[in-house]
Amino acid sequence: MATIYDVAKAAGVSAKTVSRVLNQDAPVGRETREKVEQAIHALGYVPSNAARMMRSNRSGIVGLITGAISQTSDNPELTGLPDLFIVQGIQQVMAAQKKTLMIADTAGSADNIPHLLETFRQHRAEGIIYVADYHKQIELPDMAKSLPIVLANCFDTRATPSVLPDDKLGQKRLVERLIKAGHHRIALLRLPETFVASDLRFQGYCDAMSEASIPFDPALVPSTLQDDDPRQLGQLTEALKHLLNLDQPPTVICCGNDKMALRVYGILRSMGLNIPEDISIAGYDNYTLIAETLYPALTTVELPYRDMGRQAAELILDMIKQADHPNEPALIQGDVYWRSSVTDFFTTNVKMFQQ
Amino acid sequence: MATIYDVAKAAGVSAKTVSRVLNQDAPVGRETREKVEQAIHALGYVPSNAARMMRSNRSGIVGLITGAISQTSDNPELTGLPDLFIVQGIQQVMAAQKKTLMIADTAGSADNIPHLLETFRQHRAEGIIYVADYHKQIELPDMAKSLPIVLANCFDTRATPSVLPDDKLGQKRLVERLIKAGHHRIALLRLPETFVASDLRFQGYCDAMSEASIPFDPALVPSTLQDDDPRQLGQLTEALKHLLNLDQPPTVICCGNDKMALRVYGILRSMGLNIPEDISIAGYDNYTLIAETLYPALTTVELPYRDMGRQAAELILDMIKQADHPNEPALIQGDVYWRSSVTDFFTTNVKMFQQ
DNA sequence: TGACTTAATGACACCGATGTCATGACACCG
DNA sequence: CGGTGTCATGACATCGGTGTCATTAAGTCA
Repeated sequence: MATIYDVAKAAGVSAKTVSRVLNQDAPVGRETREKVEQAIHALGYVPSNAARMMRSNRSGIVGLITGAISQTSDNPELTGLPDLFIVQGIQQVMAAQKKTLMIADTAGSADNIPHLLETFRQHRAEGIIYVADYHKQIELPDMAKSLPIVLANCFDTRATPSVLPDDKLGQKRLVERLIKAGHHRIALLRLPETFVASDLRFQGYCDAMSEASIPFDPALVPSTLQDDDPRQLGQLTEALKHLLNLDQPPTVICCGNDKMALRVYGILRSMGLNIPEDISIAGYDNYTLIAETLYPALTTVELPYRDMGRQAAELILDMIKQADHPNEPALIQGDVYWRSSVTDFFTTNVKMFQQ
Repeated sequence: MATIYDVAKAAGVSAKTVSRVLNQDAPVGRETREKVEQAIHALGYVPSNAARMMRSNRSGIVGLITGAISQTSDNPELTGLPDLFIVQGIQQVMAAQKKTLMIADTAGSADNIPHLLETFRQHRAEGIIYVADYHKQIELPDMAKSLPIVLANCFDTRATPSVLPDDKLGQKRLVERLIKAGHHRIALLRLPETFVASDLRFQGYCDAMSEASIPFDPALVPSTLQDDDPRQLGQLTEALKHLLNLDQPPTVICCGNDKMALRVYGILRSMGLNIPEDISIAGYDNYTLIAETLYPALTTVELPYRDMGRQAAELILDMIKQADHPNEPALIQGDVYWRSSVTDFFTTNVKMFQQ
């Protein structure tokens, strides 16, 4: 592989001049520049990042630790992968800033993290982003503190800068929108309590209801489901039966996520109910593969993963530039996607008047 | 950041001795080794990959180009992302071989590929894997030929080594299994013809039918669908009506992929049909999020993405070691996943006798 | 017109590892 | 006992760039 000296020789100049052409950090004569560029092209010369980095001490590398790529092997139920949109958002920002993103994967076990950090340090990564597969609390090894680090989709007890989805606000907005569409009896099928999002969403639900002066009815919020296992449809079926048998059954059911909504579709239909004529369904995540493909399409709240990725990337770049860092997690808002799985009584009424 | 010289000074030895401790490439006295290890630990020393690489000329880096991470932005319909399992398979092998995987993303545009290749060459990547988001033909820029390269989930006209899913065999096995379960009237809803897999699967279908001496009935294979757009349910609905109105309607419908099956579920149910009592459904991809979550769970054929990733990784490592490379694409088989969306007449009969 | 700036270029040291070679201390063998 | 081999270690050059400084020529300003 050609070196800068080969180029220098071919162009009849010094290596330093070639360097100047490459980096444009000092004026170079027009003719000289052209000779050098020609030589570079002719030799197929590509500068060695290693050599460059050694002298200048800037790697331009940002490390990314994720379980996204391999998460699924031990956790087949959580085969979501949408958290990869976070990676996508990060990638976008890094590409724009000409940074190189080095992605390492935990291969499903947090025990690998120290090793991954070691690798990043060997490559002299300037900062690290840790991406979790869903909103959760984590604890990184001490070793991690020696480098600027940003958490995406997770947080710890040490106030490491983090970027999180605003689950509370998202659920609140959805419920507000449902109320605006004329729904009052709104059921909530919560995620298992082990999920941080479960409680936040419940708070958002309560806030929206109370602000609309609708008294909270515990019968509409069955105890959280224990398991995310697809084969255990029993619990879900029980919960749905309970809701449908109420004196005043709900007109809409908010599901903990789109996947749960997908199952609810199947169960309700096997009970002979039509969506949304007999009952409306809403999800959470805006996992488009499900939400847009379902029939009818699913009303849901976006998990703003791409935005979270972008924010996390910008945050780490800031931290690399100035050792400054925020104390509060950044909460990212997600939009409500209104689709045909929810009846809008208001719109229906308007239509009736128009007819 | 501490250097090898700092360690050497702290341990009272020469830098070279520290190097020997690190690389275990020459005998070091027990006491000396311990002193050095202590110093390394005390200083938090991590060797610089850049310096190491410069001297030894081995980067240990394998580049991975994918559109997986950002594919979706211009192509919202193809929000599949399951091709990331390919990346996962690659990652597994690389981690086991202590190689560093550098992932770069096309950000949805093939125009970025030359730039990505440039970056990889700067980092002196030893080889490159290109991963496509679905089975397709591609054309890489000339520049790519200077490095060992393997294509995963795609192929080109230059016989670049590649790893592909065996779509023909997969569909054939599924149909064979359906026939074994007592189905004779087997419909096939093909993918659009622009997909390479469409034709291969059709061939597999035909092979299985002809080997079972079931004459081919074109009425069971409606013309391929034009568009994958979720909003255009019309075509799909038409095709289904056509099939159901046949004198001898199919007992099972093979869908082009699991996503199509998801829509078919919705449409058939809105027509008042039960799955699998009234009609059986099969998919393709084994996209578990859909296949296992659907109610009833979907019979489908696996796209062996993880295996393909592993194979691609091993292939590129071989090619790095010996400049040798295969001429034929490696075809990877995927298993049939038999779930409750398809009636097994044979099993049913057995049950009837048992009763 | 002399002092000073700016453009254009090169010589050389240096970044932090490792490869090569040299050296000294023993152990072993004939 | 001298020659040979192995162990343990260090000196030094080197990988391929870039930072620093020096140098020359030309242009600018007071």
